[in-house]
Amino acid sequence: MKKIPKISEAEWEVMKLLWKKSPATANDVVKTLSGKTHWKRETIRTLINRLVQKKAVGFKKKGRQYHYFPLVTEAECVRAETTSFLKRFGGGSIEPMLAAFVEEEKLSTEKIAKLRRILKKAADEHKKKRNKSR
Amino acid sequence: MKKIPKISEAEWEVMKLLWKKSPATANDVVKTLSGKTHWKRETIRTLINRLVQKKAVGFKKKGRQYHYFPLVTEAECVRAETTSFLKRFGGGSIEPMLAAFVEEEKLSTEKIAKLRRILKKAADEHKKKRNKSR
DNA sequence: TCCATACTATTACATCTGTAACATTTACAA
DNA sequence: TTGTAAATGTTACAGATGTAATAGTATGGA
Repeated sequence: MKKIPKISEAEWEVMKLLWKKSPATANDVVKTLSGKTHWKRETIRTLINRLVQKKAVGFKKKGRQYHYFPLVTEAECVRAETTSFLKRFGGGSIEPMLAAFVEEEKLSTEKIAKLRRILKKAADEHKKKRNKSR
Repeated sequence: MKKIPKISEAEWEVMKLLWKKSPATANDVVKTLSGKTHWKRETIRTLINRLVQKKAVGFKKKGRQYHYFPLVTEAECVRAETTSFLKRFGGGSIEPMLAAFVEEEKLSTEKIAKLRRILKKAADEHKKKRNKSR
């Protein structure tokens, strides 16, 4: 499993952008984030630079500008964060977590369907294992 | 919704202990954590003290010793962390997350059943809403 | 009573984070 | 060509975190 650098709260905002659209110049990022946050352009540039140092973000020099792009995928990060979440709270956490998700109504009908499918598959596998060991 | 103080990675270890068994004296905590980590007793005491400052942990003086206990429940913390997780990755995150959970095999058969129930309920609610708006 | 022990309290210090100011270089317009 | 704006680079600084050392205090045994 690839090692994901530790990304801080503020830095996630930058990553989110780059996942959505990359490569992006520093200015692209500044422009977009200036809308959503109160960060000064220099602040945002610091975040980008730190991400580069951490090797979470790469860049290509294009003339005088830098074009940034993510070096880690969103899925990898979700995975890493999930693992750390699990370590913190143990398996017992997922239930209240899912409940929170549901309550926040972030779940579309299709997403719910997909999740149910994942769980159904897991349940089937459990059953299979039980049968085998019998 | 109650405001959960920001608890750091290392501090979670202390919280986990206290959730499992509290009240506990500083020494209880030190003893247990010394097994799992390489932290010196003073390090662990610092963590406890910080948690007290943050009001994540309370204590009662019992003679010369302090008995510590959590002031926030595990469920509250899971909830708060989930929300922050959601903010970071958006609703799209839950699918790979659940997949990770399943893969790590942290899910018992009963847990899966419970999760499926939660989702089924959510799905039914969606359906109801759709019908109403028709 | 007085010291060793066990606890608690104070202080330290390097990194990481959030938040930015100040400085330098480059490129284009006048 | 030279000043100015835009881009990049360097430095700053306070608060949080990881990790602990040292100092003070209370308490029970010699």
